[in-house]
Amino acid sequence: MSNVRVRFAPSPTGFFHIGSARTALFNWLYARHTGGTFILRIEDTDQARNSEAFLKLIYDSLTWLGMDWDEGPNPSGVGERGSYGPYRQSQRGAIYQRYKQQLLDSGRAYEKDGAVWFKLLGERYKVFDDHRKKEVEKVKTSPVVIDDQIRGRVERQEDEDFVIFRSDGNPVFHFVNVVDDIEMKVSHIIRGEDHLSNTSKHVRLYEGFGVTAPVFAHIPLILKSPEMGQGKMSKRDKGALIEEYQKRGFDPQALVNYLALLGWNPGDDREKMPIADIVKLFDLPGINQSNAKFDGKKLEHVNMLYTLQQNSTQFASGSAAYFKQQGLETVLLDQPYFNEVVLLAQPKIKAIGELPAYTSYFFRDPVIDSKVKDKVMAKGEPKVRLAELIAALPAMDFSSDTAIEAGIKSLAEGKGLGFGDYQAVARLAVSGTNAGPSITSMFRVLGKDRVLARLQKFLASA
RNA sequence: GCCCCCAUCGUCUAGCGGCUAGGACAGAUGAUUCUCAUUCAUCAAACCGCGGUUCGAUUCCGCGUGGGGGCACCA
Repeated sequence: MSNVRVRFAPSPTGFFHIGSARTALFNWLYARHTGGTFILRIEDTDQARNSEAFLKLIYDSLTWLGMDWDEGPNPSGVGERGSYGPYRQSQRGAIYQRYKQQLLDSGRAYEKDGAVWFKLLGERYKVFDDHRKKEVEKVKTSPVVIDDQIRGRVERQEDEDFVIFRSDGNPVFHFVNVVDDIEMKVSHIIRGEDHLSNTSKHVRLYEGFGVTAPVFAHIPLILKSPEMGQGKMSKRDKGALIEEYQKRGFDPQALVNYLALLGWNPGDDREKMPIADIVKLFDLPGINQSNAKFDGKKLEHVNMLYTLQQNSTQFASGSAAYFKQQGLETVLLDQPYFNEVVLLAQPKIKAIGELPAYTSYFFRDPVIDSKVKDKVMAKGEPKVRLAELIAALPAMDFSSDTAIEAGIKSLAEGKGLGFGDYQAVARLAVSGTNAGPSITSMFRVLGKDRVLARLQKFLASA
């Protein structure tokens, strides 16, 4: 195992979204690529906004996406693993106190207005800040130089003392973040670019503790797609929540694959890649510097590729799990029938979540789409064709697709017509719509009795 | 307002001084198919602007513009 230690440090204050997942993923990939350690640390210091439900969501989402962590709370939420715990900040109060005291003792921190401030070294002067509309004390300091693995050399001036413990006694983010990273021996900090400006504070804190700062790598942000508007993607945007893709029956591997490609690429034209290949090729220097806009269409496409690739056993069991999750377990009563149905749909859909709607007429009477009906009934003599089909059906061989096809074809030829003359209206009568699997396999799976009944019912009401 | 980051088709991107600027998604057209979807062809689509550096800039530098982020006793 290498010395690389990276961490993902979410706050359980909201839904788990795409941006967080991507940050987690890059950390996870780097850990797995280097044979290092992936740490999950929960930043739950914000008592007011924390919730156990959101905490569970973090564990579940990471697990669903296949990102396992080496240290941190157990996925069950009970107990934890790793020797640098506790891994929840709410339980690390004593450590923060110790580090605060160290700073106080060394003169690098002081109390003012009931809060504890970190003290910058340098000449002090006062200036009016017209953004905050008040006079502030500034400090002349040498610029902080950050040697970022992705951004290169970044220089930033840190010129104001800042609070590390609020007057309510709670430590602030910058402080706990640095302390934990020191304590947990984090070697590389891979996080969103929105933290780049904060990094100068963090570097000063490392210096204050007399510790060498870890390697920084600030990854580009995920922005809204043009249709969604401007700015970075937030939990409120459509498609931003991991949960949504679970609900839509996406393959987590597809989501991970797509996310990996947002800001990184293997260096060639490959896009659909097994996770093992991504792990092998992933590295910090390969990460892009510019922000990427989220494209739900491309994600769907990638997911379709993964859906297509699943073998029938995988697809059927994945589908069954999905129906169960959606509270539609009644369709599973006849398992062999269910399997036949979903396998018919597999090559037609982009995500398993489309199945319930796409296959509904296999499990109950079809709902006739009136628009489609108007179109179909306007062409040729559909009612006559239907009647002919009903008459011919009882004698037809339903044992295979080819047998059914032959049956309909011979009927058509007998009347001097084509297969297509029966197809549209039969499809409408049986499924209620104009899109779906081939009419022959639809007939075969439904069975002759059901098909006949539906054709008759439709003709009677047409 | 101040500070930081970024800039190739609508989108994700390849390119790391000399290319007909490549691929993918989305879009258009055609073929295939019993419908739909797939698949397969074909098409359309980009180097933000201006100055430098150089024999030569998409590529290096500066400025401008544009986009993004940060400036709290939030995380």
